[in-house]
Amino acid sequence: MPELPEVETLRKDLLVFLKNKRIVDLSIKLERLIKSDLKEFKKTIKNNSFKNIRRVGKLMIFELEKSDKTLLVHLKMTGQLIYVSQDSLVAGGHSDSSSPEFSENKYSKLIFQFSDGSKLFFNDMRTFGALKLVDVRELIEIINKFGIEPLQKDFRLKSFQKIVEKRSLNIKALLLNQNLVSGIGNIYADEILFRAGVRPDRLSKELSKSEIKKIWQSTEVIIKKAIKERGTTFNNYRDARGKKGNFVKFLKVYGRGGEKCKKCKSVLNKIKLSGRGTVYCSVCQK
DNA sequence: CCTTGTGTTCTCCG
DNA sequence: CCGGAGAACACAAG
Repeated sequence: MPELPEVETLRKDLLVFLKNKRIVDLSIKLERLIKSDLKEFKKTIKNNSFKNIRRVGKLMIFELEKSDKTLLVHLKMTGQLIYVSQDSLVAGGHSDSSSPEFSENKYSKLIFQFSDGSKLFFNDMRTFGALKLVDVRELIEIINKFGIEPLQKDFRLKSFQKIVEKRSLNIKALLLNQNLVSGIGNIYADEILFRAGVRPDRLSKELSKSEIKKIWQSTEVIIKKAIKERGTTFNNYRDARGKKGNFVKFLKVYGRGGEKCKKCKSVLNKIKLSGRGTVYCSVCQK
């Protein structure tokens, strides 16, 4: 599941690969993923190029050279953006370990072809992904809905405290709400709360100032580390080269329900919280 | 049946 | 009764 660290890793790599390359062809295998008028979409993308790639939360923002509109790409659960250079395409084989694991396959729903012979594959197994062209007004409207973002200047303790203080939902649901805090998904929510020593089912408004501070600090530490490790590949996520993220080695609780806590050796609890699988340690988290 | 990100819809409460 | 908050549902496929 691509969350902030995965999308940020992709953004940085894709910017290097794609910047100012002319898109000579666009192949759309599943029209449902395009949330704009299809004719307009094709017309706008073809012969255009990406002049910059930005990101808000888990949303990628592709700025176009020859249009006032902007391309938004959301990977949702299983979306991938895999870049393959002409050299790799000519070589053809994906047999050696350095070649992309996932390039063109039955899940390739969109294929961008560039003038230098390289290709960008939008692969999506569960097809929740979304691509949309928006004008400046709509872009601002969408961006404004996102909450404060870890690693951005507005992610200050005071702002975070204000969001957490008076809300009557559990702290995990708060962390997952993109309108309050942006970029955190199920993996990092569990990891952040483990590091902070706070149970995910604690009511937001009942947390002490020091607990709020610990969650705030842990958010920065975990997200930073995850970006440094190029994200988490639990099952589906791949980077722009088709490679896995390394943060899975550092997961303390996510996906470890029933296993022993790495800190205290007691068995980790697994519960359902706001409809999401949630793992925590009842000894280390209070 | 399970998995999850998000938009929509429903329900509750002051 | 209105509005907002929060929870529940829908979506999809392996």
